[in-house]
Amino acid sequence: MVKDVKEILKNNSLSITGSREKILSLFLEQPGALAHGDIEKRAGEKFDRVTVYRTLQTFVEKGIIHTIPTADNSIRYALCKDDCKEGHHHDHHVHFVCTQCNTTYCLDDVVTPELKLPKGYTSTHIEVVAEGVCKNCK
Amino acid sequence: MVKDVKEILKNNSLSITGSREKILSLFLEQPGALAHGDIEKRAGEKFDRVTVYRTLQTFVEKGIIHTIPTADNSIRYALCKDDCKEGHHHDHHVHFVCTQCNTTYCLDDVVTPELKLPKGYTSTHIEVVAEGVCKNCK
DNA sequence: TAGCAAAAAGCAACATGGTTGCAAAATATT
DNA sequence: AATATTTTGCAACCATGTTGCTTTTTGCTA
Repeated sequence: MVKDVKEILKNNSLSITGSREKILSLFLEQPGALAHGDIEKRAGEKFDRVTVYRTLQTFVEKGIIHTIPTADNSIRYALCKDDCKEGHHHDHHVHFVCTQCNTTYCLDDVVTPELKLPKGYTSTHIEVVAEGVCKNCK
Repeated sequence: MVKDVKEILKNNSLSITGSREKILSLFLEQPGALAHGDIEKRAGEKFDRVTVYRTLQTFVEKGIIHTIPTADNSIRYALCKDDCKEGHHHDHHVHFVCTQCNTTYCLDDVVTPELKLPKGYTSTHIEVVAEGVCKNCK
């Protein structure tokens, strides 16, 4: 059921290392988004902080994961869908933060709406974050 | 032209102090949003970091300013419109970050759009941040 | 307007999140 | 199997933000 971690790494021409396998599988194992802190905790104290930072950075660059801005000022990361290529993301979906369980979801099916901006403003990217109660907590 | 700073503080039952006057006038003097760092710089090295943090916190609590989440993980603050009351904000407008000059604007006239969320999800608040080029930089 | 209680400012110390440089270890390549 | 290249881990560092406590300032009242 779990997509082969090694395969994903190879496809992105990344060398296969323990930390990359472990961190990537953390993302595959669960539905929501992960913050840096979550990863350090769930990985079981195994990796250096720096390694986690660098691994996440690498994954973002390769388009394996994408970042989600949240109001509480902590960057979260989530898996990208298959149509994300290196350096060019297509995460035009809405993100949802549950105020109960504090989980962040990618609502892949909810597309970011069009906006009528004032004269003179041109937008290249629109980020939408909805806050509320998720289906598991209601 | 500049609204009386002392008046605003009084209306919110805040004591009138040097730092509050100074910081509040910084917001009134310019159109965009300010991050904590901006304030420390523009105030001319006069205030302690802690004072700035606490002043901003107080202003947020009183509904004088509101926070804007941004992708680069730094909280920005902007003036609230008049209909914001203590503990109850009405900042249901879109925010805009210019990638050229890095200014954050409140687009007060652009209302956050409605969203159709998946079954089971209930949202209490929707945050929209548009990224692009502003009218001064195009 | 002097005096006093309450609030705010300033300072030190700490916590967290994140980065950089470098040496040691692991990976990929022939 | 041996070497060149990556990646890791460590130490040190920086930025951002918080907490506790003392000193100063403010607002109020006599």
